[in-house]
Amino acid sequence: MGEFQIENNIRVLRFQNGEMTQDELAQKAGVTRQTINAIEAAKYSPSLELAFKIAKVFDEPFENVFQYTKE
Amino acid sequence: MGEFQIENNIRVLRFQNGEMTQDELAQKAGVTRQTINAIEAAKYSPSLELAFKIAKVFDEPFENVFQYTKE
DNA sequence: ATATAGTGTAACATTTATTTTACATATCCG
DNA sequence: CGGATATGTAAAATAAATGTTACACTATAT
Repeated sequence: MGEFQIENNIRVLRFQNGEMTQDELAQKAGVTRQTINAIEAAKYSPSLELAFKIAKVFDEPFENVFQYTKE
Repeated sequence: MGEFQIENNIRVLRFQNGEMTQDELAQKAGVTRQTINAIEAAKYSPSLELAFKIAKVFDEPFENVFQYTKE
């Protein structure tokens, strides 16, 4: 069925960017820390807009933060 | 306020890919044609998963289909 | 020891995306 | 003309993302 899944590198990117906390990232992206927590934990994936905002916080190309990978 | 906005090139890409209809794209992406119509008309933006699926239908890099642009 | 920061999680409410059904219009072809 | 195809749109329902509030756990610092 769902042979592709969405993955992200948020956790790694947070630490690569001055050990940014979930709350800092949340504030910079304009959401709550629970939302960042849930996305990191892959409980669900962000909206397209939030995904773009997160990539922008890290100043990274979109596909460097989110990937749509097989299995 | 929202100084950035999400844009997409779905309409152009449909025609560049054999004049694919909204319904064809919808079926290949696993959604209804009304969803594709709404996204093309920018009534709302797709979920991250659907955005990835659409880029995959066109075999295009993600940022070639969706952009987060200023103004 | 206790206070603080960072994190995981959960229930409930609200907002947004998507489906379903349905109707309207325009074009193209017989 | 009449039928088929592609598109725009809308209301109501469901699903998914996000907010709010709250509690628990760990580590670290005072």
